[in-house]
This record gives sequence, C-alpha cells and structure tokens, in this order.
Amino acid sequence: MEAEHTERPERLDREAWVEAAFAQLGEAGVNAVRVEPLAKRLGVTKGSFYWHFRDRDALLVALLEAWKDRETDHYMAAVEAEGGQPGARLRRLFRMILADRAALAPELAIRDWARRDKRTAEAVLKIDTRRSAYLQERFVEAGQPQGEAQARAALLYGLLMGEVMIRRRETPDERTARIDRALVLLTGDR
Amino acid sequence: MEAEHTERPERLDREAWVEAAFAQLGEAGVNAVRVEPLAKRLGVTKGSFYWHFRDRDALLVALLEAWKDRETDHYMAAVEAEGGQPGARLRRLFRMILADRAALAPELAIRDWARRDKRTAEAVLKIDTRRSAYLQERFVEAGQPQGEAQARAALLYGLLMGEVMIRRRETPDERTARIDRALVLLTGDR
Amino acid sequence: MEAEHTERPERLDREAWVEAAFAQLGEAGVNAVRVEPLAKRLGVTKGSFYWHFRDRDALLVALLEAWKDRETDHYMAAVEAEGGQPGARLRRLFRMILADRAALAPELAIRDWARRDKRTAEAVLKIDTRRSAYLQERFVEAGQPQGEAQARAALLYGLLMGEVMIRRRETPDERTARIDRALVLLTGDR
Amino acid sequence: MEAEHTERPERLDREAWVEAAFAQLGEAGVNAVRVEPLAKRLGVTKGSFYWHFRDRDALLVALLEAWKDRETDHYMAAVEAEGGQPGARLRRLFRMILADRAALAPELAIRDWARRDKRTAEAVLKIDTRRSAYLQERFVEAGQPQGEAQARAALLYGLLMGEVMIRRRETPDERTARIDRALVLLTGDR
DNA sequence: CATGAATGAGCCTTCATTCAT
DNA sequence: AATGAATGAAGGCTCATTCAT
Repeated sequence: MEAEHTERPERLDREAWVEAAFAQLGEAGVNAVRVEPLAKRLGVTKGSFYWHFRDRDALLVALLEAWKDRETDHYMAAVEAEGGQPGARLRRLFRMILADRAALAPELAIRDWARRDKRTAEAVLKIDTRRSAYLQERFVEAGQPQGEAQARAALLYGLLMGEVMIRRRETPDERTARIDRALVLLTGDR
Repeated sequence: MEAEHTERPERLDREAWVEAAFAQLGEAGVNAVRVEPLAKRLGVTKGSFYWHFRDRDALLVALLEAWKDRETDHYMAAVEAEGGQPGARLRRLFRMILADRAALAPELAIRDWARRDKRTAEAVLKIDTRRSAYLQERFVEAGQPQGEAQARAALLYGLLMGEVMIRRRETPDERTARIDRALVLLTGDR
Repeated sequence: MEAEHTERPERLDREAWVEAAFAQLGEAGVNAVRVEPLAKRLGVTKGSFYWHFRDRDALLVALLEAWKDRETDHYMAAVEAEGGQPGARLRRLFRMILADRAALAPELAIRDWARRDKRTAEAVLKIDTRRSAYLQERFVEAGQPQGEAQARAALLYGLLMGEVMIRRRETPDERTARIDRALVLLTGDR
Repeated sequence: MEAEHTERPERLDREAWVEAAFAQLGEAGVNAVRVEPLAKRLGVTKGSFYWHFRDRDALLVALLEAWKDRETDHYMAAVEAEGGQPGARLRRLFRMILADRAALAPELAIRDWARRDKRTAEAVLKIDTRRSAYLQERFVEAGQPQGEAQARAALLYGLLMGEVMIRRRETPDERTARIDRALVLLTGDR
C-alpha cells in the first residue's frame, strides 16, 4: 500500500500529534492534552489539528489506542523470547520495566483518566486483565496453586504500581535492593 | 426539620468549601477542583468564594492540608489501640482501609497532582514515608530483619495502591480472598 | 451639639476616607479610588465604607469638594498677606507652589477625570477661572494692559501645568534656574 | 471605492485594534482601554482580540508605540519644510497644533498613564526631550542665549500643555487672540 | 459603627471549534 | 494540508453593593 519512496507526511503527521499527546499525557495528565498547547509544541496552528482529527476527543481515542499498542506485550514478548524458569522470567520482566523510567509515566495519568472516562476504564480493565493473567500463569507454571498464584500476581502488579504512586527517599541502589528482595520473596529464592 | 430560623443557605464557611473540594478531588481529580463548578455545587455564587480564600490556589493548599490531616494516622491509631500480634494488626489495618471505599478515592488524584505540583509532592513524600515506616516497623516487630521488613512493607503498600490503580473483574468475595491470601503471604500464616 | 470632650470619631472617620481617597487620587488617578482597596489601606472592611457614604460616587463628590477646599486660595492668601510688588508676589507664589511636590500631584488626576465627568469639569473650570483671574489681576496691577495681562497669566499658569505634565532630565538646580528665568521673563526684571 | 466583494466585517487587523484603542485612550484614558469594550466597539467578540495580541498589555505597548510614531515630528517636519524665521516657524507650529483638536487629546491621558507605568514614563521623557530641544533650538537660532532659550521653550511647551489641562470660558476668537499674544511675547514682535 | 458573608457585573484569558482561503 | 481570523463557552479575579447581626 505504502509507496516506499513517499514519506507519507499525512500518516506521519497524525502520528506526530499522537506522539506529542502521549508526551503531554505522561508529563501532565489527560487534562493537559489540549489542542492549542499541543499545536504550539508542534509549531503549527491549531487549525491544522482539525485536518487530522475530527475533534479533541478523536485525539484522545487515538491516544488510548496508542497506549494499548505500545503496551506491556512488548516486554512480555521480549522476556518470553529469552525463556528461562518462570520465576527468573518474572524477575527479568520487572527489572526491565522498572529500569525504563518512561515506561511507567503514563500509567498514573491513564488510570486517573479512567475514573472519569468509560472508554478508558474499559481499556485499562482489558490491559490489567491481560497483565494479571500473564503474571498469574507464570506463578502457576512455577508450581503455585491458582489462588496463591493470583495473590502473588496481584502483589507483583501492586509492586509495579507502587513504583509509580509511592514516593520514597532512597538511592537507586536501595531501590534496586528493595525491589529485588520483593521479587525474590514472591517468586521464590534466587 | 431544623429550627425555623435556620433556613437560608446556612452561611457557608471555609470548611464547606474544602469539603466540597475534597469530594471533587476524589471524583474527578485536582483539575476539576474549580471555583465556579464548586460554587454551583454549593449553591452560591463564585464571588463568595473569594471571601474565604485569596484565590483558587489557597483552596488547593487547604485541600492538601486537609488530606494530610484526615489521613491514615486515624486507621493506624485505631489498630494500635486494639493491640494484638504485629501480623494480626497489619491484617486488621488493611481490611479496615480496603473496606472503606471512600478512603482510597483521593489517593490517585493526589498522586497525579503531585507530578505537577511541588508542594503536593512533598506532602505525599511525607505521608508515604510515615506509612512505610509504620508498616516496616510492624514487620520488624514480627521478627523480620530490616531489609526483608522493608521489602514486605513496600509490597504491602503496593497492594494498597494496586487496589486504587488496577482494575479487575472479580466479585467482592474473590477480592476479599485474594487480599487475604496476599496479607497472609506477607505477614506469615493466619 | 458637639461635647467638647468627645473626639467625634464619626466626623473624623469620614475625613479619613476622603484623605485616603485623596492620596490614592494623587498617586494613581480617580480610577484607583476604589472602595475595596481603600478599605484595605485603612484597615477596615469595605462594609464600613457604606456607613459614611451612600456609594462610591458620594466619596468622589466629597473628594472633589475636598480638592476645591484645600486648593490654591491657600497659597494666594499666604502670598497676599505678605504683600510686596505684584511681580514679586507672583514669583513668591510660584516658588512656593513649585517647592511643594505634593501640591501639584492631584492636578493631573483631576483634569484627567474632568474629561469624563461633568461635575469635575465644572469644578475645574471654576478653579481655573479663579486662578487665572488672580494671576491676570496681578499683571494688570503691575501695569500690563488687559489683553497682555491675560496672555501672561495663561503662560504663567501653563508653566505650572508644564511642571506636572512635562518630563525633563534636569537637576533640581537646573529646574530652579529655568523656572526663575521664566518667571522673570513674564513678570519683568528681578 | 473598494471592490464589491470586500463587504463582511472586513477581517480586522492589528492596526484596527490599535486605532480603536487610541480613540478610547483620547476619550477616556488608558484605564478605559479594555479588551471587552473595545471588542464591542469593533463589533467582534473579545476572544478574537487574542489572535492579534498576547494580552491586554501587548495592546498597551502597541498603543504607546503608535503614540510615539504619529507624534509631533510630523508637525515639526511640516513647519521646517516651509522655512521662514525661527519665530515665525514656532508661531506656525503652534497655530497648526492648536488648530487640530484631536492632536492634543491623548497628551493628558498618556501623561496620566505615565505616572503609574514606567515604560510610558520613559516614552514621555523621550518625546518631551525631543520637543523641548526643538523649541529651544529655534530660540537659540533666533538669537537667544541658551538659558533664556530654554526658559522660553519651557514656557512655550507649557502653553501647549495648558491648552489641554486648563479650562477656560472663552470664545474661539478670544482663545486665538490670547495664544497669539503669548506667542508674540515669547518669540519677539510680529 | 462596623464585620461577615454574599450577589452580580465586568473584564481578562484560555480553549475547542468553525470556516473561508 | 494548513493558516488566519473569528466565535463562544468556561473559568479566574476584582469590585460595588447589600444585608443581617
């Protein structure tokens, strides 16, 4: 479909808006995802926005879609590709995510948004369900009974959310140590 | 029902505005804490707001202060008053908090706010530090070494945050069972 | 009526408002003569204002009246009391007025106000007429024919207004020298 | 005059806003130069103002700039172009300015404004310095020594300001006669 | 004589949106 | 594929005014 020699400014441009919106979302919440400021950020007039999107809501929809896409699957796939024991894979997954500061940025914003917006709430539910299932499956695979696996998956996922929500006065090393201990506690020794 | 001479809009006071702001915060985030909508909600004109507060920011400051005050201490005190084994107290604390739907409502909003607002970030840090310390101390009291106690405290606190952040399709009973298993895992059997 | 040992806070207080209004007028124009800021300046609530004045306009009326009263008559009387040649009296009058920085402050404000307000325009006309007549009479007394006396009076009065309106980069000494030369030119040598 | 297809509200430009602001300034002072009333005057909504200016202050800056531009140079140039004796040129200049009612309108407003606004004070100082220098040079050219020339220039400029500031009950003819006598007194016979 | 609390109007700004070019 | 210019709604803030106490 896409001619190789064309830069498809059209497609790209829509992308550019979503990208800018994503950055804004992570930095300051949905509410800050506004047409005018975004236009300024992109160096165009807001009028141009309406060539790519019907209205602000359309951008928000695209934004949500983008979040779902660039989402954890990515990490899960990478981890699975490498293989290893279930516990080891979980530890690898969390270390990977937690090492990438930007990866967690939108989580808070999205969930704050989800409180007011049904669509977003649904998207979050879908993602959370998928993530929870993945984690739970690893624990089952590692020999835990379903209930226990579910509780551990929830704790593990909570650990992740805690990194976004909870503020601590600790050095990066202390943080790493703390997280490692928690991972070991949940996944068994090593 | 009230004394006949107490009819009129009952002369609002500062408290009433903070209360309304708090409700708004929990329901829709800081951004929704706006003078005009709040006035409408309270059945007064926005102009009257400026009798009680210098400006919107003063309300936000009061709001933050209110959050710090009506905060977890409350639960911790109640739990300590009743006494019992450290693990039992932690389990009681969490069951108590998680049973009170409203208790967690502002947590997300406040933390979303903290990303953009220094004052709020500091307040959150202070509260988080206090809460984390309390939890950690319980684990130490229960015989865990410091490092392990800290990791468990973080998981426990993350569990709490997870309840605000993570969406799940589960019945109240399933939820209770899941949380109980997690609590038991962290605090030792029972 | 007024007991000798009573300080008549009533009378005094009205005065206080007018005084504050006058200061405000000189510093920032009629438009800045506002109930709320004035109340703050006086350390009372604006509600109290309405005990002394029907409304803001009543204050403005009082303000205008105050201007008419504390007005130039004062200087003219002082000068006449001392006597001397007409030219000498004029020179004395102008040196006196121009030495008193505060004396000219309201002139600009009042005349700016007069453009929009009929009452004020009338008051200014009355005062200007009186002042012009006084100056003109001195010149006649000094031997100038009516027409010439009038032109000189206008120039002299313009000199005064120029001190309020025109900005110059000059030292106090240069200013004094300039004004003296102008006075001598208009009133004849000495 | 214009092509038939130029009907609609004629797409306002920056100039139109400044022009309206200028009129407002002359009629009622800076304080009356307000976005909303101006918009009403121009038959547009206030929102559109913000397309042309960052904020109200930007309009005021433009206004000040406009004043500096359409300023006296204009008259001075016209007078110089015609040539003649210094005294004659000065008389011509003043008759020209004083004949143009609108020319003096903003002077009072600008100077009132200058009391509160530093930028304006500076602009006024610059203009006043230029005008004063021009007048003084003419007197020097006419043979007056520096000091005397300066005093006369100040009186002449004061005469101008007096026409804005001082209210008189006189017919146009009386006014003309008075001003002519004053000019002759300052510039020598004729 | 005033305070406390409110109302309403006026104005400043920021945006989402529209529309002609 | 946008820009330029505008509309309208929402919200912030300042005041003049009112009124019960």
